[in-house]
Amino acid sequence: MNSPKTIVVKTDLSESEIESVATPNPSQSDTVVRAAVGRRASISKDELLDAAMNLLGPHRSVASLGLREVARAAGIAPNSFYRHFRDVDELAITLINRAGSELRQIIGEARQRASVERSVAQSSMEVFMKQLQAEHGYLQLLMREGKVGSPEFKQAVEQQLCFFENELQGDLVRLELLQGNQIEAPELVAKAITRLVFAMGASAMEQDKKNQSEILQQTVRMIQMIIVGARHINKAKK
Amino acid sequence: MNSPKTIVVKTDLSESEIESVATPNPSQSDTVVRAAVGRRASISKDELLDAAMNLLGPHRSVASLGLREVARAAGIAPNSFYRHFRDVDELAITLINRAGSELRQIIGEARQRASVERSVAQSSMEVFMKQLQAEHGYLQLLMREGKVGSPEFKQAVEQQLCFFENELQGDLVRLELLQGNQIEAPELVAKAITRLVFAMGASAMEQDKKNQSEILQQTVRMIQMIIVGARHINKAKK
DNA sequence: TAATTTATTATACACTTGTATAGACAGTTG
DNA sequence: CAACTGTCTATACAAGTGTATAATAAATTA
Repeated sequence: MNSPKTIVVKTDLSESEIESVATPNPSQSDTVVRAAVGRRASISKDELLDAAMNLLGPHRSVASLGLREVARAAGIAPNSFYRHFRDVDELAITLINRAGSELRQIIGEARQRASVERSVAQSSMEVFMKQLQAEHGYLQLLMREGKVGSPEFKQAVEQQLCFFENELQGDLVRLELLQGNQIEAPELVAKAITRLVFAMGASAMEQDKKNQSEILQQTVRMIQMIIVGARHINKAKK
Repeated sequence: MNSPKTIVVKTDLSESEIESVATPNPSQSDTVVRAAVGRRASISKDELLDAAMNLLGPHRSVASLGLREVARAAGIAPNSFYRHFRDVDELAITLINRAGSELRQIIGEARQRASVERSVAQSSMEVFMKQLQAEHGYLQLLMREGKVGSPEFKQAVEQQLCFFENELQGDLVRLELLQGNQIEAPELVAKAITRLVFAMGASAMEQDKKNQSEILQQTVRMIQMIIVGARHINKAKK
């Protein structure tokens, strides 16, 4: 262990100064002032994803995340980032996919509990709006990133939306059959509802709760219009 | 052109090297007659806005524009930017509003030419899709910026969407009355159509033309569902 | 125990960004 | 003419960015 401790002229001050301060090592005793050098407890991908998630807000897109910034928030050195993701873009896509799958799971469970007599529109929107106000922000993430960022981002979001559409379509035909109805082009109906709900949800995102519930009711009526329309178009065809 | 050419020690190389090359003495335009005393602006706000517009693409949000970047693209010194806008944010909002008003004008003219026998859905979507493929990119801008950026951005976009909704609502009730129909909650119908069209348009943005026309047809059918649904809900009420 | 591997680190570099300061030029006005 | 005024430019600086390199400490293996 021979570290000759060479004298270095630091011309790049901001790094060690700021970043060692910004790394307030948990469980820090008096004797160990600086446990920053050397290997720390290994950090997992999920911690990195969580750190990135916390940086995002309603006004912050994943496209604007910086590598150093995320690393700083996670309490690791900038370069350690590369051990987990090649890019911030790779992290961003992982984030989008995680948000999508978590959401589908949440909504799926909620839908299973939803009974038959409640309309698809009502129950879907209730779950949706509950998620809108949830603190984890998965839904906000998905609604935000669909229209900006690299093609990969958008494609990732688009795929998650398709998953939603498919599940909704399944519920839709099942419930309509149960009521003895039959709707025209259920895949179109599902797509229209999904897109509409996401669009309305996005514009509800930064309203207060009162306006949000108003938007909720508006959206429910819109969905009813779509479904009623699809039923009648189907009838008219026969 | 007889600058004394004082000798300077340049320690900040990148600036003058790169940026002086990118500053080929902008052509003095006499377009602006601003009554203000002193030197006339050698560059107009509009040129700055155009430069910013050119920097934006389908994958580039106004929120990511940098002051220096825009100035560079416009051929002016970074600091000159401040003479025209306080912020890049101010420029961005100006851009959003300009895009909205230009678009409304274009679509308004097209709608006036649209005859009665063509459905609202069809004619609206045709204009919309034509704009989607237009090179100026106003529509893309509006569709992109609704969900990212500062609250001011979103509000600006939201307002432009409201303008669209109002105009559409006007056309809607007029045409339905002409056909002897009456629809339920025309403001809701207009809102639903607007949001749906923008959402579908956004997802069509980066598809090839074949898929775009497919999305166009899908969207038309969705709009028909909404309108038919609104008619029948209205009838059922009576 | 000693060697090797692996995750993490500090440092450095070249670059960009926003902005502060001061000076240069072109019109307007006295 | 000179003085003033508003616009634009060059330069500089502090801060931030992504990434390359080499060092270091813990974990694993021989």
